[in-house]
Amino acid sequence: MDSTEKKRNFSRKREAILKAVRSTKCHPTAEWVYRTLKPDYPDLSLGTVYRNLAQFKNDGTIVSVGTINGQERYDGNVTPHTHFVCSSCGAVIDIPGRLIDEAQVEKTAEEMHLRVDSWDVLMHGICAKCLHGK
Amino acid sequence: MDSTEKKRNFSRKREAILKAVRSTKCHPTAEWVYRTLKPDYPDLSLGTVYRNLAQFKNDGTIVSVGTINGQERYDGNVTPHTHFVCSSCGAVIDIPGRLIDEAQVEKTAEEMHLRVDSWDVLMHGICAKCLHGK
DNA sequence: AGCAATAAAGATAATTATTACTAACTTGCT
DNA sequence: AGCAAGTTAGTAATAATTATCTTTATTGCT
Repeated sequence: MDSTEKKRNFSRKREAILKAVRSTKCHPTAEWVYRTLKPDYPDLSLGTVYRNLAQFKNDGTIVSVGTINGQERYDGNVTPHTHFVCSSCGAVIDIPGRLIDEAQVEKTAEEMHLRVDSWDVLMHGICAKCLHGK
Repeated sequence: MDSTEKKRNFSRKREAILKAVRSTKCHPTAEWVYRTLKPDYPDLSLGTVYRNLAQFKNDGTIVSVGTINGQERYDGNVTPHTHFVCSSCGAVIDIPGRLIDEAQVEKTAEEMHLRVDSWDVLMHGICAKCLHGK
């Protein structure tokens, strides 16, 4: 039995938050999730969104892309892949594949006595939409 | 002549800020730079540090590692390399090498009609210090 | 050196994302 | 239904960063 495990009750709002994050490829912010759910859950509170996103991130249910333009971006897709951030419009786009030499990561980790749990690749540039006209 | 270029005057404080960032491997925050320089520049203002770091980052003189635990971390080392973030103590450690398949990045960029300007690899885990005893 | 024009800084206020708090409401279990 | 523990709304508090505005420093020119 793991004493660090907390019992967690069902919560309709929490389910909705997870579903919202999983339903989109836009790598949403807490704000986006809040605005998206607000019509269906008029008494939803922004704090609840933050709290649950943090929780999901903590137990690996979702993943964080990092902080882009001052806001944390989440991703419901937890399979390893790469992200591209458009410096112009701020869009975050999925790039298939990991692009990284996993064996070399292992080797480096061992050499430097680090325990590597995860890694992510963030590419910066201009997206197709911003490149071509408006 | 490039009309977008701004004339920039010399500033002793700006030089000190750049020197401070370049002098350390700790990937400092604005706060760190401020506290480090304050003894020698008693009338230094935090706003000045933020302003100049943003400027340096903008023109590529320094680079941002990203936002770690709510604070942006900078790096005076602009040669391509990888970063490791300790989830326990928040330390950011340089990892030599790029670990990434550059050819595949090119290929992906072309396929997806993206212009890739840069990318960075961020590894997460536990550093040697945190792994072994205190 | 003196002086006008412009850039940079200090000090402080304002903004913005996120977190903490507390009282009211759900949920799970008996 | 009734109780204990978890969850939320609403709001206040934090903390990092940015903007503003007045003063000071730097530059280029005479």
